Amino acid sequence: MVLCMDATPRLREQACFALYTASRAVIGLYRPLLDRLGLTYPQFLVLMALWESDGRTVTDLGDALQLDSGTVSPLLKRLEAAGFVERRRGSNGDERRVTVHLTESGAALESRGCEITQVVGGASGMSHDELIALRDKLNEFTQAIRTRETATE
Amino acid sequence: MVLCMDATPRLREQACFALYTASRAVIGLYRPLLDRLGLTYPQFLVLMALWESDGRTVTDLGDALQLDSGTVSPLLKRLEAAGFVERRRGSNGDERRVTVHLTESGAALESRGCEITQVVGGASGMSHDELIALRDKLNEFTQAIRTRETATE
DNA sequence: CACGATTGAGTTGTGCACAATTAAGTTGTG
DNA sequence: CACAACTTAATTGTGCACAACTCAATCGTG
Repeated sequence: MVLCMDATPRLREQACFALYTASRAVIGLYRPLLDRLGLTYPQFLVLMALWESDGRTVTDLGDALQLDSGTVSPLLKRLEAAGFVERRRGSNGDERRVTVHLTESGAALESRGCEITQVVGGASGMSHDELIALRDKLNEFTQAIRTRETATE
Repeated sequence: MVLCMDATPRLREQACFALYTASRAVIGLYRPLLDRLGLTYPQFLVLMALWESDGRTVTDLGDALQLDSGTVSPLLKRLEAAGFVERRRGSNGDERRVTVHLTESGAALESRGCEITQVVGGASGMSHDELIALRDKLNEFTQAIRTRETATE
């Protein structure tokens, strides 16, 4: 049990609120750029994961994005309807598994997608080194939280 | 136009993805704690804004949380249905404005809510000073992005 | 081999986010 | 005063997130 010594926690003083706001702000910056490709930010993340390594399973993609099948499945359905990926069930002899493969059209977005990440990075007002430091700090933060996830009383 | 010198942008190297993941992770840490109060994280943010200053308008709350009326209105409807706030239209002579007021029940959550922010801060694995530094860095980041929002080509 | 336990993907239901729109109320200007 | 421009909150529609669940396929053990 933690005693609350402070007065009212103020919104602007909360690190978690800053995180929540920053995350939405940067996705908002991606939005108009990704719109031209017909993608949302989570869809873009899936494509990034596939550009890195094509033919991954749904579970593997979920692990990479930290999303469960309830989020990933419909997301993949939309990406498939848009013609950017193709799903194949049982492609490795296990009829439960579905592997996801880039179409020509999905693979072709890679260079434009890469440009977009550069544009957004540039708009952050931070140097490359600062961005790396921030990223590492955030990953450290996420890691710490995940290890304590169920441990909070 | 920014040239893409790099190879495929890797998911784990992206600061924006780290931000997106960290934000969801910390909200996930709040979730079981807020569940006991019958609140979601955005609902908790609204209450924090009201504990800080009660009787704010919908627009004012939206500015504080960086959310538009399309998000805030239904959120307030649920908070009202749960008995934590009350909405009053035209309370200041302007029939367009709706002011939002804490009920006794909503005001009573403040100390338990404060405790929760402390618990979550403690689970971050960071010192108070580190958290403040991270928060300031994130707010700086958000500010930089907001000024460049429409300026990206 | 039988069969309970587990795995993998998908579905359902709720609650954000956000764009676009609506509708009522207010303000500014001629 | 008239009326167009603006403000304010709410609604509609789409797409995440996430919990809870379903169901088929596979695995582990006797």
